[in-house]
Amino acid sequence: MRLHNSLTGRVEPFETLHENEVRMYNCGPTVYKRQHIGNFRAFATADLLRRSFEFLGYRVLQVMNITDVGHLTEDDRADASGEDKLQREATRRALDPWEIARTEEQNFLDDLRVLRIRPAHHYPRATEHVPEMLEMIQSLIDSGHAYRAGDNVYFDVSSFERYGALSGNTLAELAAGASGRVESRDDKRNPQDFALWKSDPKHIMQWDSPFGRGFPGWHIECSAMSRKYLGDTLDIHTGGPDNKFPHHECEIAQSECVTGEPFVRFWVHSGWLEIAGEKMSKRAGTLFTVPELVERGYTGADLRVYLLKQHYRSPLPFEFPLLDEARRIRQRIANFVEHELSGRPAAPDQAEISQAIEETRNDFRAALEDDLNTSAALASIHAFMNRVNRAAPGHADAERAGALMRELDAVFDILGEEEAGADDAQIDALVAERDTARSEKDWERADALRDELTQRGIELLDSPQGTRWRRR
RNA sequence: GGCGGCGUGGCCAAGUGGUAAGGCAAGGGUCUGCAAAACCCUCAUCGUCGGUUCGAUUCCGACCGCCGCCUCCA
Repeated sequence: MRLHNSLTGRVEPFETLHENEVRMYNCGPTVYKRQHIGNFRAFATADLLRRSFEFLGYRVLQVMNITDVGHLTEDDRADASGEDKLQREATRRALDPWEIARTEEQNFLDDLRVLRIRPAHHYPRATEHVPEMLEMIQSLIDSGHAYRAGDNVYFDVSSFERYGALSGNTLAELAAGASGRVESRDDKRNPQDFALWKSDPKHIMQWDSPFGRGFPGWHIECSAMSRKYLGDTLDIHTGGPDNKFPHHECEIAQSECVTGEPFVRFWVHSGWLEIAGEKMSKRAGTLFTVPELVERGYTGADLRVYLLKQHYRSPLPFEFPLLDEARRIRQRIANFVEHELSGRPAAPDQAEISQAIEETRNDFRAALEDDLNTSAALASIHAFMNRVNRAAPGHADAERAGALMRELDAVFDILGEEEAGADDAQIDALVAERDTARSEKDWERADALRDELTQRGIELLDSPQGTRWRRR
């Protein structure tokens, strides 16, 4: 496997730290609001990594955090009243923040299921790991990397030489570049110092600590939880492009100052999902949630094709025609496996099929090993379908072709039964009626029935083996 | 101002120093009662201008355009 590493900005050979096991941490959702399709691009990328490694024969230990404490919204302001997202939303909705967090966490897991994103092995909640965070904070204070300022605790960025290594920023440049934008604070030694612990009596979610009653800063949860579940050094840490700075930069500083070990070997950041050239965000109000897209008629598999069709690091335009295109692609693949390959007559095996299977498996694998080149992987599937269709395989060859498709589907995961509808039996009856009409060459009646079915969103596929139908 | 990314056919999108995968759409065929599906055929010289090179879309420079991070954000 060759993988792009944000730390070096290059594609590098990937090797696991532990024998054949990939330990991967994914920055997860902040559960104060329903995640939108843009958020899921990062999670789909994490899932792609997981599936690709497993396809290639590795074991993967995957951990994704659930941020249920919210982050400071005004981290750099002079007072400690930085409003918490969860709290703000709770106030707005007049609900208990814990209740919102649990509800949205469940919504998130539901959406993952729709998108067929495999569950991580652990979903640690920030609120359940405050002791681990406090332990790290204390350690940072003890080693001089953090300092107390009243009831707040800040990380001293000047104490970590390599701060900025991931994002390419340097403290000097940050100071210069941020002039006028990042206010200096009385209780911070350096404007770039970030909070490890904040105290605020008005804050709903708070915990006792040696530094005062308060809540953890934005970055510490990932350092604490990744260490707990995966160890001091992770093989891979993923996140959206916006996590790179400051979040991941800060994680590196905290973790490495505590453990003295390299924190992450490969940083993997996905590209943006963009609407009309702009990044999609909750703030802009241009988001679509998974349920909204399902409501518009796209299946989870359709959305998977859309998300995985192009390289994970490229910007991905969000446009409905592209979702439609993804659906067409998914339909073609499903049609191939479920229709083209079924009911084939007996015939001698063809060397062409054997060759196509072997070459496709190799091409597909090679594409994934090349920094997760899903475009090339998908192209190998298209090429395979074309070769097989052209060869008009017999029964045994068709079986083997179908087996390969299912084998490769371990990565894309877009095959599978269409969900049964309540009116399946009724449709079957109409289809049978039309077949009868056709056998009697009553074309008028046959076409009328097809029109009726079309109106109900049913597409018919006649063949010598009989008539099949599917929902569009 | 600092850091970073992008610009490939109607649309989406891989990719490489030696004349550009794939998909969607479109047009023309084959097949079909008609369709659908499938198959066949057609459809680009890679933002602009320079440079390096025998040769650049691929390397370097400049420019134009677009976007992101630097503040919560996948």
